[in-house]
Amino acid sequence: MRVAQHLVDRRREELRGLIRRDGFLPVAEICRRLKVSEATARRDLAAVEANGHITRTYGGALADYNSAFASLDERTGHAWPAKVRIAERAVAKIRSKGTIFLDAGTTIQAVARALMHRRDLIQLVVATNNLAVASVLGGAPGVELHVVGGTFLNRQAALMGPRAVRALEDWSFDAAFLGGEGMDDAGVSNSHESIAEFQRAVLDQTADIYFCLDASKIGRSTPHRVAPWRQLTALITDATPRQLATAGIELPARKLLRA
Amino acid sequence: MRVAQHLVDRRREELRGLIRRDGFLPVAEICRRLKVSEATARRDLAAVEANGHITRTYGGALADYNSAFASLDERTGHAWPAKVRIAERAVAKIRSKGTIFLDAGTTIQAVARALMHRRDLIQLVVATNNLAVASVLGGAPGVELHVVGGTFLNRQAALMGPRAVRALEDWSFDAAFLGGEGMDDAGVSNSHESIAEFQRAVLDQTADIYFCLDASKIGRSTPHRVAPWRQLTALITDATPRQLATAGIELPARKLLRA
DNA sequence: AAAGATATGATTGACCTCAATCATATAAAG
DNA sequence: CTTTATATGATTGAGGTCAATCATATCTTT
Repeated sequence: MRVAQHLVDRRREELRGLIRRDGFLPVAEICRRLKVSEATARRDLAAVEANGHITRTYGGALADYNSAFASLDERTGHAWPAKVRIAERAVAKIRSKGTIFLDAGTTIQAVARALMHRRDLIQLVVATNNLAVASVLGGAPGVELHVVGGTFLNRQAALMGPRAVRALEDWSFDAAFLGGEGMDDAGVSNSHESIAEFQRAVLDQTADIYFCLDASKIGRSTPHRVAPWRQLTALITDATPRQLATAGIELPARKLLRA
Repeated sequence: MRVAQHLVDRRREELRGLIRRDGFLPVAEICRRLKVSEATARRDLAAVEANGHITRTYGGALADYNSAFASLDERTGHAWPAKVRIAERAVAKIRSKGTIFLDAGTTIQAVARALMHRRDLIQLVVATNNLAVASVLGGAPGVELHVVGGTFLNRQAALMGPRAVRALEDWSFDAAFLGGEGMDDAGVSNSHESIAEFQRAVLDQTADIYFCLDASKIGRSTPHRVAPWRQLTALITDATPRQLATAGIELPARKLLRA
């Protein structure tokens, strides 16, 4: 018995909410709560999964936590192996003690994950505005974690805005690891002004500035400029110098860390 | 073939790390990564689960995200039904627009979950220092979410410390919903000074102060005082007036919301 | 109003998961 | 060194999960 489209959509929207609230929902529970058969529950699950935001598992579905915890999503996502290699290169630049900043973005989340593998951390202070990074690093041995507060941006699961910028004022970082959505001859850029503005504020407080971008970002043009190439300490990327050159990006060897 | 105890412990420690990093790990993946049989993987899973920090699901195991996302844990945890009723009572006090603060603690996480059910929110600004609350509420329709930054406390998955207190200075809340670890005749108290101090700072910025504590907190004595009874707008609890009286807690009717 | 499209629930068979049991090899205890 | 305890992997049977198929009812389109 067919049912009206808007009802279907609403039910699936509700399913997304349920999964999101509970973190994990077994299929049987979905049937009970949505009052549908197992078959429909699975179909809904497939539909919601296709739209992103959840990942199915055997027996149910997991919330991707609006990408606050996009771990599964990420690992299967775009250029993940490259991001992991970039992350390893980045982590090698982190000393066992000191103060660093980790930005938002999946590449930087990979850095946080890689940082978990380090066993030699003594007293590393890590500040971040990224809730995914915070969740990964929370409770990591040898790490004192700080979260820079601000307005929550759902898309990035990160904190931004004027309060975030202001909160940066009493920080001073030995190193910062930043992501970006595009890079061209002029430097790194992002699609949202609030992100770019926040990143610029980070730069003001940081000694060593590392941008971590995979090759897919080459030549991608996004409106809000973060920093010109001369301002950063190094670019960590899987892209070859030749690939970079095609987009007019020419960096001295000491400013290019190949992953 | 038996294997040395310290190796077993180490492997299980590693398993906990793997699950923690990945959020979810299927049994087959555990076998592959730990190079053990399925039987051993399940045994390890059971052992790690017994020590907390993960919850098993059909087909694998979920990280509890160091309680940043203790959703499953909570729901099966202590006094959860009471917390849900308290949360519903609390949410009824929240208007469809305005600015509120949500504290750390499982009871307040229940408030956040209950808030998700509200469909009438227009422009509600929610500030919190609790990452679990942030994850639940992130992207909720009609909610503008802010996170008050600070030092990450693993046990509570919350942000505290001097930076958090300072970040509160430019806020002003219509209402705040706070938890606590104990209540007696003198008022509400907490076990950690940093938490109590932060909560006192919240009180300074808040018009209507609601404490949400279930009956198990009655008479429990914890060292760091947060606020005397006269300072709060109302106590939301499942405890009966008689129960409260046994601990010397006497509140006027308008200050007691029974859940 | 008629025809077509499709959402639903039931059924089925293949596959997977899980707990229990058991033999065995090796660590730990004496 | 001998004995005991136990961690491991293989096996097995019960039950759960899933995708595919199909008939049916009802929404949508013309």
